[in-house]
Amino acid sequence: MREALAPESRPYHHGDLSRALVDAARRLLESEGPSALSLRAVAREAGVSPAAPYHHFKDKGELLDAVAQQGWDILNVAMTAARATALSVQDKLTSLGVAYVQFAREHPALYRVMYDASRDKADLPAHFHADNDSAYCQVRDTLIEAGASDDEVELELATNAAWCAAHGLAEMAAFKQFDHLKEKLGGEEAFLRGVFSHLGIFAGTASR
Amino acid sequence: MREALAPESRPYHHGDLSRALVDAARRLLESEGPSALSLRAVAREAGVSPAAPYHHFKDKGELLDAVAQQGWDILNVAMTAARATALSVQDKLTSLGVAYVQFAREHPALYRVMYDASRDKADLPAHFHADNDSAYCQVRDTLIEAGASDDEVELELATNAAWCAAHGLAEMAAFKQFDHLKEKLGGEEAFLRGVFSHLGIFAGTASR
DNA sequence: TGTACATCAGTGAACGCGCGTTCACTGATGTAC
DNA sequence: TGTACATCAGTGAACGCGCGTTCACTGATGTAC
Repeated sequence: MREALAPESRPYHHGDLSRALVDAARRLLESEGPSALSLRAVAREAGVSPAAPYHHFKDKGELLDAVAQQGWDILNVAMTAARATALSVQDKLTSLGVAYVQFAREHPALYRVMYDASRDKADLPAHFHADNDSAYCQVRDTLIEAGASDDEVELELATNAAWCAAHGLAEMAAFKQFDHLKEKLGGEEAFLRGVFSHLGIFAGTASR
Repeated sequence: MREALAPESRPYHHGDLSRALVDAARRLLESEGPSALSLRAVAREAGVSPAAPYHHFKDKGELLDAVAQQGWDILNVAMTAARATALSVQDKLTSLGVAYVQFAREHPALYRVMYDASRDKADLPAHFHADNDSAYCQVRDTLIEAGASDDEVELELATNAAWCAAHGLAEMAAFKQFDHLKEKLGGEEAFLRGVFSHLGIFAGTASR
């Protein structure tokens, strides 16, 4: 990376600024939070002039989209791992939910960017429902595995119910008011599993 | 209100600027969204100089807190009504959830301010768990009514599970990807009830 | 009842700030002959 | 292999903007005598 080079050895042409900008954005998100994520700050963090990003991204939104996309990639990997590790079919859904929330807890600012990008588009990228590794498809397929209804509408409702519940927990899990519960239950993961146990769909209690 | 007076009849002293500012903020939220909610814009909307609000609020954050508080009041009223209208005990929980989400749908920007204020504090105002009419207590009491576990920790887990799930749905209900489901099911409320039916706790399927 | 005066609740100009974006530019690179 | 030249990917200064907040101020209000 750039930091490893002595200043004078840094070439005029960066080589892979596009990627470096996305990395810089993620670094900023981790250290300063979403409100600090301006185009200028990203350029600064990447060690480049404020105008440089415009050779790689149409505008700020396009850079944010690229950052969000990287977030989804990481999330999908985490969920694949969770699904593979789970012992029973019943456990798979809870583990997927836990993995989702833990991702959001580990990368809260990145998660926020992902959510904002999704909401502003109001329609998720096409591969969400197409890629088999996407978070959506993994939840849906696990529901099928667990014996969910054959009805297509019900299956979609169930998948979205799981997604919405996980999203809500992801956004609220950091609230201080949960601290004493986490303590009583012996840690954050136990707390998450406890919450999911009341949400039917994650506990294998398929309804309807 | 001020608008009703001819400009020259407007007194130098406003009379109730504090309240007028909160009202102006809410008007701005409804019409322009949360990103437009600057202190200057609120003062402008209230027809007052940018410095005037500082006689009533320490800073922008304090004004936002007042706006959020008004939001919680409205939400609590809506949930009380929903609980009173519901036919059966089982229906009460779903109706509470639907009312919560519908509030967020009708006042999306206000809901966002409420959520942001809660998160930044990371601990909710004390009366959340004290006032019997608070959203939290209404959900908890309805869970008791529906025969939830006596165990205090489990009850708290269940209440928070409901809250988190409702929050997730509230934030995601506007996503365009749900449109075809809403259409198939005959409207937004049917969609919401469909989602809740998969979340156990709202469907009267108490687990554990 | 009238008046002096403290206090309250506004004004409007100014502060410094960081933002997204554009512009004319220039140094580096790669290709054609 | 060397050179002319088009193209690419940077620079750095500047644009206009709206922001939160502070300041010295002034008009309106209410109270004490």
